[in-house]
Amino acid sequence: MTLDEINLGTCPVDRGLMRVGDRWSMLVLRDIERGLTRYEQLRTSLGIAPNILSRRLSALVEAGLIAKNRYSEHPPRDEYLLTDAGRDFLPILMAIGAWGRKYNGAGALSRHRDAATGEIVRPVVVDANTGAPIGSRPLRLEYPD
Amino acid sequence: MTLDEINLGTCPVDRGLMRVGDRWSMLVLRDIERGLTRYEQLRTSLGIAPNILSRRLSALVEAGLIAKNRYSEHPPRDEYLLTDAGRDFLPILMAIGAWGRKYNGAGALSRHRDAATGEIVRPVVVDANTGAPIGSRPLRLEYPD
DNA sequence: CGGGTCACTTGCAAAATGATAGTGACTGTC
DNA sequence: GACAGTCACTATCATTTTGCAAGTGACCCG
Repeated sequence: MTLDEINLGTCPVDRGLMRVGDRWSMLVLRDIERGLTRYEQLRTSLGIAPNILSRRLSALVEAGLIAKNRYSEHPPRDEYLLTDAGRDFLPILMAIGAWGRKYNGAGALSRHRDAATGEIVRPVVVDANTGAPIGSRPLRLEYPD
Repeated sequence: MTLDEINLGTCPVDRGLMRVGDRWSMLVLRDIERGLTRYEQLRTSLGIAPNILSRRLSALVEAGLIAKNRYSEHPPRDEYLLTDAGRDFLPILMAIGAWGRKYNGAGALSRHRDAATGEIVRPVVVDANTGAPIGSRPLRLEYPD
């Protein structure tokens, strides 16, 4: 019985947070995206305690967001790579980043630029059906039967 | 010196998580959006311990995502309302919800429907410049000087 | 053989979380 | 007007999680 089989609520937000709902996990994902895929790279970049990093990494593996990949046998060396689920989470981090920039963005911050257009990326959450930003149209919350 | 004046990194994601980076905070925001604005409503809906809820609520007030509003003097009754910053965070919760539905969505889940079209909302994070989903175009990460 | 790197684990202290009980301001009811 | 009941908490204490520091094992390089 994994942690998911118990207490399955009906709220998809809760379901998501169940898998990544803490700060370190998200920062690990962000760093892996930046190319920091090895334990030592993550540890020094984040300034996280080694035991905590170990636990977060195994939790993320268990949750299916990253996979541990041995790329060298001698010496034994592993890297952590994003799975499809992990890559799918990255846009959310971008959205959180945009929010953080807006509401807690004093000083100079890093940012993403579109490689083709050169423009600074402005992440927004929209409804794929209408293309309208979430929050710009009234919604109705629906519960399952 | 608030918690923000120290350890200001250059990453906007970190800046965002600094303010909301835990499960309860996000679930509180979700519930307030659903109209559960009072202490007792939140406590029973979330099944959270009262001391924890108190602390989360004051942290969210301090972080500027919600505001405490006294709507009755006799008896003294307060409600917690979303600020602009808090409302701006809701689309992120929708995106997390969409992710949670996709990767941890066994069973029946609640969902949002567009009030006008009646269609089920499908939140996606796009670049406002191009309209393209984040992840569909190569990006370049840029650091401040 | 000795030092150095990498990827951790172990042991213990400190902090956060959670369960339970209690408190103060009321309100409404006999 | 005493008494149960609701609301919005606080206080106390156990449990859990986090974090620091030190250590370990596999290996590589001189």
